Amino acid sequence: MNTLPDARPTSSRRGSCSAADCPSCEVRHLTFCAALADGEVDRLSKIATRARLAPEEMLFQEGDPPDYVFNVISGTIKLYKLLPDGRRQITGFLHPGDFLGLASSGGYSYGAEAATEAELCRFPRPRLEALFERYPGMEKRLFKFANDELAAAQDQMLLLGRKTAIEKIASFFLNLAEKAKKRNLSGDTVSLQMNRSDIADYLGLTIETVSRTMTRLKHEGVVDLPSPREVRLLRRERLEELAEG
Amino acid sequence: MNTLPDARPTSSRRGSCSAADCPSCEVRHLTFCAALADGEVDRLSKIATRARLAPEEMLFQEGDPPDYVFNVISGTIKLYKLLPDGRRQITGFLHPGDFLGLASSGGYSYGAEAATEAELCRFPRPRLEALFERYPGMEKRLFKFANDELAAAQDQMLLLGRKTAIEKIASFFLNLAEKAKKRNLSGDTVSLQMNRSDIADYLGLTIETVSRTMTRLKHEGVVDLPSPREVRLLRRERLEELAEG
DNA sequence: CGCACCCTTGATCCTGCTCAAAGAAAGTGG
DNA sequence: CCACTTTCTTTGAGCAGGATCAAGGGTGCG
Repeated sequence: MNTLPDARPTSSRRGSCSAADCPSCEVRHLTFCAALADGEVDRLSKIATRARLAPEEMLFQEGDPPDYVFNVISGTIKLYKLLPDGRRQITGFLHPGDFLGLASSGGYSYGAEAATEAELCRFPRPRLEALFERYPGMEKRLFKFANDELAAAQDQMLLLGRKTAIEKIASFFLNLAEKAKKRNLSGDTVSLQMNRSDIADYLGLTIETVSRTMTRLKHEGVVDLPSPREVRLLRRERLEELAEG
Repeated sequence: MNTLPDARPTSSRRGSCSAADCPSCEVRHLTFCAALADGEVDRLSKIATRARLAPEEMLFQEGDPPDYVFNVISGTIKLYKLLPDGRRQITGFLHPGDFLGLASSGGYSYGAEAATEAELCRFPRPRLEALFERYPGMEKRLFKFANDELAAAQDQMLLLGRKTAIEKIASFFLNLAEKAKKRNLSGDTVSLQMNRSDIADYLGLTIETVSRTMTRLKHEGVVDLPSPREVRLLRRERLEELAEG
């Protein structure tokens, strides 16, 4: 966790969120992803430190004092909640440009772990909140992000409460493809940044059902599974039918 | 939908959110529930209109243009999402003081209906957003509300994805009791503001399973069900055990 | 090469769903 | 005020989707 250098934003403000292209410059990344103004970026650069995580490494646990807000630079982060007996529900996967640690009064309301190798920017919450006072536009953007999260959470509730296994898997694939497209990646071949156990805990299934259902979609020619971590969408319209019953 | 009179906030700012006590004064209600400052309340009162809904009456559908933000004054509102074949997931119940219609870019991301008779304040979104420019503190409070919603949504995902029927019902009862307590109602006898079908669609169950599971809790002496719409918590600690596996 | 981990596949079980019907409440109109 | 209808809730019987238990196959790494 080193203090960041003061980085100047580059001219372009509309690039993709592919921070992998810019591993040494989280602030430029923020400039891209949160569309911050120059003054805001300068301020942010002064309070940010960096965190690097290996796969499965924990960022924080549910209930930890919510001292930091994070922004994902590269990799995939999983958020989850646990029951006392170990059952787990993954509530979301975060990708470059996403924030975490916003919603927390008293303690983080979920645990966070790296699904893959990951890098993050870390902002001490009190100092970030002080910045909000000066730059209300910043908070506004975080508000928008939180609202998008809420809409996604509502979609996920519909999925968890009312969809069958095949509808869950189909929805999941389509979601991944859409997110990949937003990050300027192919929307037809998506790489799974998580293992079967993570997928199961995200969709409210077991790993066996996930595996069986994926195999079934493959046999029906809807997708191809060239490797366990890759999905090719062969018949998107069919997948869309399946996703919504 | 009549324009509201300009109401002055009363002295106390920490009363309960029991707007039923103040049916003719939504703005005072807002003063209580959102802890707005005087200037803000005056502004709000000028742009607010009122909506009254009968049980099962619809406020808006998913996808409708998100022209208004609402604040619940009295009654219970249910938010839901539908699948094409009619399966429904209720994503939340809103009570006096709660906001709805915040998270919406392009269209409301859920439908909203009255579960009981209900009254709401209605704010035209563009005018509300103009007020946010002048009174950033207002937006901040809505931000906090949205964040609480998000935390609740994550709890609900854990419930929907990983809890058994009896755990779901136990969690539901405890949640209702907690919310009732916050509104200065008894935390031991909770009145169900919704029918079995709503409960089932909220918990990702069928009405039959809801009914059977409630009966089972009654036979085990954990709760009493004096009427279909009332639950008395007899053994709270047992309920808490059941709620978390 | 051998071990560990992840994924797949098979057999069986069980929780919660479906289908069916009756009982309880709550409107509705005479 | 009461008979009738409608809607909501409860209860029962049987079924099935997905879980559990168990074993085997791949793949990567030391």
